[in-house]
Amino acid sequence: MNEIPRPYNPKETEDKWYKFWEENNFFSAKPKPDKKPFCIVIPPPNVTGILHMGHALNNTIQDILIRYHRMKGEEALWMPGTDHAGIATQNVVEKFIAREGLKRQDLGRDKFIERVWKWKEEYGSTIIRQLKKIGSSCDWQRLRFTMDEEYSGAVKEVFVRLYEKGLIYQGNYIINWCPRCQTALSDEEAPHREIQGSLYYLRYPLKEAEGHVVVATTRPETMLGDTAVAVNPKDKRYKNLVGKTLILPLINRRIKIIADEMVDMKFGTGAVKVTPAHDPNDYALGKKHKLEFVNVMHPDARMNENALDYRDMDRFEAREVILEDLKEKGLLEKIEPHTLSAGHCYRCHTLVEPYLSKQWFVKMKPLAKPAIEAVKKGKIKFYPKRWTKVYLGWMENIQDWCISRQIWWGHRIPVYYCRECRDEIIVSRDKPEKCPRCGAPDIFQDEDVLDTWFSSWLWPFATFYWPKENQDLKYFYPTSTLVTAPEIIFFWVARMIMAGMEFMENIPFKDVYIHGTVRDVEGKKMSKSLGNIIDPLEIINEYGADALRFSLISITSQGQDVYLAKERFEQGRNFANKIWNASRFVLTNLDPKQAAVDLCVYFKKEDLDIINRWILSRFYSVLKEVNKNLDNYKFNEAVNLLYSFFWHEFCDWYLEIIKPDIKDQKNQVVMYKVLEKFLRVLHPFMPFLSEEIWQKMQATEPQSHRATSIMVNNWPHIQEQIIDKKLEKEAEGIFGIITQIRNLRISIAIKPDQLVKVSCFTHTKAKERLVKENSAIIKNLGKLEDLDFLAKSKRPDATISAISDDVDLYLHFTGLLDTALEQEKIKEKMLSLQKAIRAKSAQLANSNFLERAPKEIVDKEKESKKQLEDELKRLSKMADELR
RNA sequence: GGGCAUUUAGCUCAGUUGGUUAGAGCGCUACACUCACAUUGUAGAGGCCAGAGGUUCAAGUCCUCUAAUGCCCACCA
Repeated sequence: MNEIPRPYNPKETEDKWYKFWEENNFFSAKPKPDKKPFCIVIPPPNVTGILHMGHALNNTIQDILIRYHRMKGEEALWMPGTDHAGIATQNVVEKFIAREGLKRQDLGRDKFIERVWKWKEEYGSTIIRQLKKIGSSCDWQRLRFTMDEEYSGAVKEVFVRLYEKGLIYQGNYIINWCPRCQTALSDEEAPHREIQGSLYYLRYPLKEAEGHVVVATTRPETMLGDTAVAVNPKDKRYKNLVGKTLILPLINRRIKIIADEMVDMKFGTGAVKVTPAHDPNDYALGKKHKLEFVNVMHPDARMNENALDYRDMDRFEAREVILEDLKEKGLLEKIEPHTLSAGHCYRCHTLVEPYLSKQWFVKMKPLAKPAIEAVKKGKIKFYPKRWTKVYLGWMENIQDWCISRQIWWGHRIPVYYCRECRDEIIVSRDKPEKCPRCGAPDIFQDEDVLDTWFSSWLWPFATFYWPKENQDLKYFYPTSTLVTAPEIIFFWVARMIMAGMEFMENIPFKDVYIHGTVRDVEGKKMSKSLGNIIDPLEIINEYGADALRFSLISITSQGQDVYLAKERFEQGRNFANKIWNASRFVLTNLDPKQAAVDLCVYFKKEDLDIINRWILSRFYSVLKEVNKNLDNYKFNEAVNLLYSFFWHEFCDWYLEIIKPDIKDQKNQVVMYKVLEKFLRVLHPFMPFLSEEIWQKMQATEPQSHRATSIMVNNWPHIQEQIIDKKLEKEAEGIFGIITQIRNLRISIAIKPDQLVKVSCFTHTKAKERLVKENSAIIKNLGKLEDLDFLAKSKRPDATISAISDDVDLYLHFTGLLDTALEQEKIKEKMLSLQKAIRAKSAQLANSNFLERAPKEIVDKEKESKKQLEDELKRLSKMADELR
């Protein structure tokens, strides 16, 4: 095995094994009645997506779960796919054709859509390739796209069903309008961000009298569309003015002063301009008071013909000019700085305009009800729990969902109109040949497309070709776990639950695991514009995919955000390298004939020495914890356990101890078995490295025993009878002695390779036997020429001392003993012991403690106090003997 | 305005249902490269667990309040 290179080189293994797994179809899952299904649907990345750290974390977690359950013998399906991402993709392709000097309008709708498909064929699988790079074991033969023909069928089906149920309606409402994308957005797509603006105080002159009313606004350009001024009926300042008429400046429209409870007397002047076509509150006022609705903007946020002189100016330009004009007329009273929060397009970050337009909506309250129930009854559980409240809070205040978008790329709304009957709406899965009403053949389809999320909310069942009944859907639905980030709880998670309850009459998944957001070291979100991105592919290139996965997972405690610096990946790389080299050591020293025996059958527990029993016990203890942590989505704890077990127990102690006796058959068998089982447990976390080593180990097995791949092997069973906590403690007692000896050596600067002599005194018979039985180990790792056992507790001449539990240690040395220093060392130790003893004495003197604490705790405390006192006594004796 | 989260070693963070003298990684100090691994080993230093009250025999852990930071939600013209 000398040909195994020294540092682990992930580049030589990763692609090789990924190809091997794919070619062997290890990722594919099919309904198997005798097996338990385990299914995750991937949060479909945008087709335009490029893998970032958030994806890397999200998909590593899913892959760990899938590989774990697959090895546990479940039929594990990870359903992959991509999202057509309407606005995002349209934007990307528009930029793409702009290089040819083209606009989408130049091409026309059909040609443009063709270009998007072409773009998708060419570049749309980038993210898929990248997911493979990190090791994702998705069933790629099932790869879905939200615009697949069958999937589109499901979307239409859902629209029609909801319409027929009366849950979809069309109407004129104020919606969030992105002037750049020129489409309506849902409330979720227009997140509020704080902006530094101003509050402008405008004077509106009274018509019939002298004077004016002052209104405050943050968007003065909308005044052109004002059709009233409102005050609170309780407001004494304006009591006499209600019902009077004002002249709207610049436009000279006559507008009434109305009274409404909605007006906050304390804000601004207590008088508010009412612009029903440009503000949701004003819209409500407009409806209530039957006001005129005057739209003053084009869809691109330039002013329209209703803005008279300001026509065709951009909204912000118009604002400046209007303010100038008002100032000139003496109608601008003052300007105050004012911070406000306003919606921004989640795709292009443009300030969104509240805009009156005709859109399609879904009535959400009826859909929300069963979805709320499902979570309240615990059928769906959030991890961490706190997201339950966030979910319920949103669901209980749910607003209707604006689902129409004025873009080209997406699912065209399955609504048709007859040119003859004009406004008659025909909702149909397929285009009707003629108008069902008047029989005219001239039918045209609604121009709008559906919100992207109107297709993604069907993901857990539409990927199984719903509404077609089929075995896959029956077997894998409801899916097991959804793994996602908090940002899309409302967008996606909540809506999937509603869709599942509505169309499948069942929950879409049982668990929702919400992981944190990946941020940079300063806590900022990683983004291209901030230039603080750590590219996962660069990390893979530099450190390897396993290192990427390990490091990401090890710092992701449940649901907390991840603050990431590039250096973190060194830990993963170093760990991979450690495993690699330890395995190299095991394999180069392995005698396959000796190792290839069944541990349980061949050896009784009593046949093994304490060190072998210790490492086996530790392995199964760790396995037990890892299982528990994985079942509770505590990935970091699982992976950190594996790290410290392998590095600090298996390598630092076990391998070092057996090294001199490595050809002994018992050592051979145990080191081989522990490594092999460890690799299996490691596999979900570090799939490539574990496969690479495991395959090398397989090569040493007799042909008949060989298996094809670690990834389709079994998850190790816990051998409860091997776990022995008392034995673990005993073994660790020996390590403690060795550590103390090493400590003594260093304290007087003895060269690492110089042999020394140690005398010890053991305070119990059991300990004496233990130390005697393992004196070879102590001598070897402590670099001793001799370890002798004192008959009496007495410091030999020319020694320095230390205590390890109930063993007193004396290291012999030549030269002059620095008694003062030695005294000092002992004194310090004694002081800290005295402090601890005082605390214990106080506790044990407390009658409340003795009465109320459980007996085992009291006993433990007594025992511990006794031990401390013993140690103190021994130290004090050691100190005396120095004099 | 409402809600959630965070505050533990120089830095980044673990710490499961309260129970011995609070842990890890990185960084730091000293020593060590023929003998699996310097992407390493051995040993070590480093903590009033944000602050103030409270519950309890016992609090980093539970409760209340305060402060700082971050995030989410809301129709503050």
